[in-house]
Amino acid sequence: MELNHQQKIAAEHEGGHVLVLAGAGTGKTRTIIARAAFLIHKGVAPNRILLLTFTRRAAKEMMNRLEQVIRGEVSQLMAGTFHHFCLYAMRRMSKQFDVEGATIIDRDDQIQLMKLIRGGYRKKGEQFPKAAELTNLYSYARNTLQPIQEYMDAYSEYEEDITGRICKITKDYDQRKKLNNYLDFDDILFRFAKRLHEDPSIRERMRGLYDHILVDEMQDTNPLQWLILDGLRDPARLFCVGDDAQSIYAFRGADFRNVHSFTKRIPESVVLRLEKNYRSTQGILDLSNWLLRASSLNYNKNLAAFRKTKSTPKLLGFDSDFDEARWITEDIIERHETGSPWNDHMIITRTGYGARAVESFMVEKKIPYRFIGGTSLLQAAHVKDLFSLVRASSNHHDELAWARYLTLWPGIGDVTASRIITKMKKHASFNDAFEALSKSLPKKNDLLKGIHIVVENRSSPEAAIQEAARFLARVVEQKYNRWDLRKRDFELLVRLAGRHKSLAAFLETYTLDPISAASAERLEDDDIVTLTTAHSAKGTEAVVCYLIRVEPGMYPHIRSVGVQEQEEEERRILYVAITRAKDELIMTRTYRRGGALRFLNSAVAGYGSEEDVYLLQDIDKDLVEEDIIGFNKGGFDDYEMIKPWDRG
DNA sequence: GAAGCGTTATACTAT
DNA sequence: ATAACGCTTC
Repeated sequence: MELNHQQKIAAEHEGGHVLVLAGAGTGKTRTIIARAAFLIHKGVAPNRILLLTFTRRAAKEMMNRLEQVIRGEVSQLMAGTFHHFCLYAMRRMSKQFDVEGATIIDRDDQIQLMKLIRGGYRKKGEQFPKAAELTNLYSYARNTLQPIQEYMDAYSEYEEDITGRICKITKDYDQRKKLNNYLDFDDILFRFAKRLHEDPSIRERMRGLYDHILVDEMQDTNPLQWLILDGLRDPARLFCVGDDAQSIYAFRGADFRNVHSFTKRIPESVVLRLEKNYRSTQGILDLSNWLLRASSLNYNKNLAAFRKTKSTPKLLGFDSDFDEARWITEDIIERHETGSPWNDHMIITRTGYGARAVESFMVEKKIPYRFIGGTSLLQAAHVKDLFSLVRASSNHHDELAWARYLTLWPGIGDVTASRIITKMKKHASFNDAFEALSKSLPKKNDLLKGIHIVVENRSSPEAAIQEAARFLARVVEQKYNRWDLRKRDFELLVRLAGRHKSLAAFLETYTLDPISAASAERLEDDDIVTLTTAHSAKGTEAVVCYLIRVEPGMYPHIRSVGVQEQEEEERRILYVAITRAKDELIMTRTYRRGGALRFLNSAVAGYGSEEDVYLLQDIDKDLVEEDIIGFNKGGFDDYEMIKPWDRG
């Protein structure tokens, strides 16, 4: 594997803990892979190496590349996200970690559970934080290791009375999770970290598992994750790679002290740098450098291109997102017809919502694509219906699953469902609970048949999903319009289930690693266009990148406006997006205010100032080629003139 | 009292 | 598209 001097020094470092500061496109992934290969060649057994990545997609990709480099078996090397690793480790010692039979719940389930509890604390007609907001607050506090009370006192603007109730709600929430044997995403990290630090025998055992821990995207790790790394190191050596200019997960508690204070926390560590950019042309990097220089923070970054070609980024204006989407899809088709593979193109969006127009044009023009980020297949209502049946069939303590499944049936609402669940909870065995259920039902009901069908087929995930889907289709098809479209998702799930050994494994895999409908359909198809959020684009690259909706209200996103640290994070998000491009960077924007921008001037709570803030407002004119395409030409200067459009 | 329907509000990023 | 909420019906 070919490495430059700096990469080689990092990959072959022989001392203790290392932090590698690597700018965008400087071969971060390459260096981590080279590090793993170096260690293995040196005689370190693959199962003594732990590789922690930000997504499982990244882990999979790195493992594939590593396999090619060392031309040998690397499956013994543990690679995955912090969540996967912690869950895997806890399952291996499930008694000690008390995770036997636990159900992993995703964010939607968390919110659902929170909603049940919230009802008991909200006074009628009162403005009270929504379940999603409560979940966010609690999750943030846990990931940053703050007691919820302290966090609320320090940062929230809620009144004392509300704060107090929020704290009580989180206690109830914890208790409710325990009753249901649920583990939410935060529990996975939290429980592991807690036991790791509290129980010396567990700590010794865990520390004995690995000699080397490689960590990707270090700038986006949070205090809780640091606690985990800190508990696992010595004798294991940390090899952490990151870039503070690409820190874009502060909302999830990411703490760049994990990068900035690395040597302070581990005095015997060294910091190495990767500085040569191999990905992009100098024109793209000039824009990136400008963006960071325009900040009040000192990022101390100046990316220099290894490549000699220079291409100037474009900034194209459109009348509406509709025109923007049409132009982009036509441009991609034209490039494809003249020999570029679909693969070469990536479309990057700030929000899932902002990509709607593009997505519909992709479908209409039949461009093969996958959407990474955004709403996943599992969040679709009908898929949740199906999963609730499957979950309910395997665990009578799964309150959320039972509540959803029971209320699918006519005559059963929240209250009745809740009553039935309480009755079932009293029984230890599934059969007794099932007996109690049959007695609780007002009359003979097909409801029980659904449970039977899954139980009978549970040894084969494929058959179980197939039969469950067939059964459920009759129950819910009236509930949804365009059922034929939704039904296709069921067929997809049957195929996916066939790849797993057990129903539980199937469910868990897609809970921890949500899969979007568009990407799932294209599992075997490699030459496709990638449509992705800026967040999910991190760590990837493409020959031609289209950044859509690069306009006020999106960069920075409207909800960040007015909070300096958040606006600064938006700069980094744009930085990440821009630096994905290899040869060509095409930024597009719209001038019509629609979608999220409709709220720009409204006084909706939680939204920032009315002033327009725009990261490219004062851009050097020679950094980009600007053009206006579309029926009503406008530019930065006559932006004010466009405003009356809003009202139209 | 509970179920279910119709209307209105909301829409960022994610393991 | 879906969640949240209030209102009507059983």
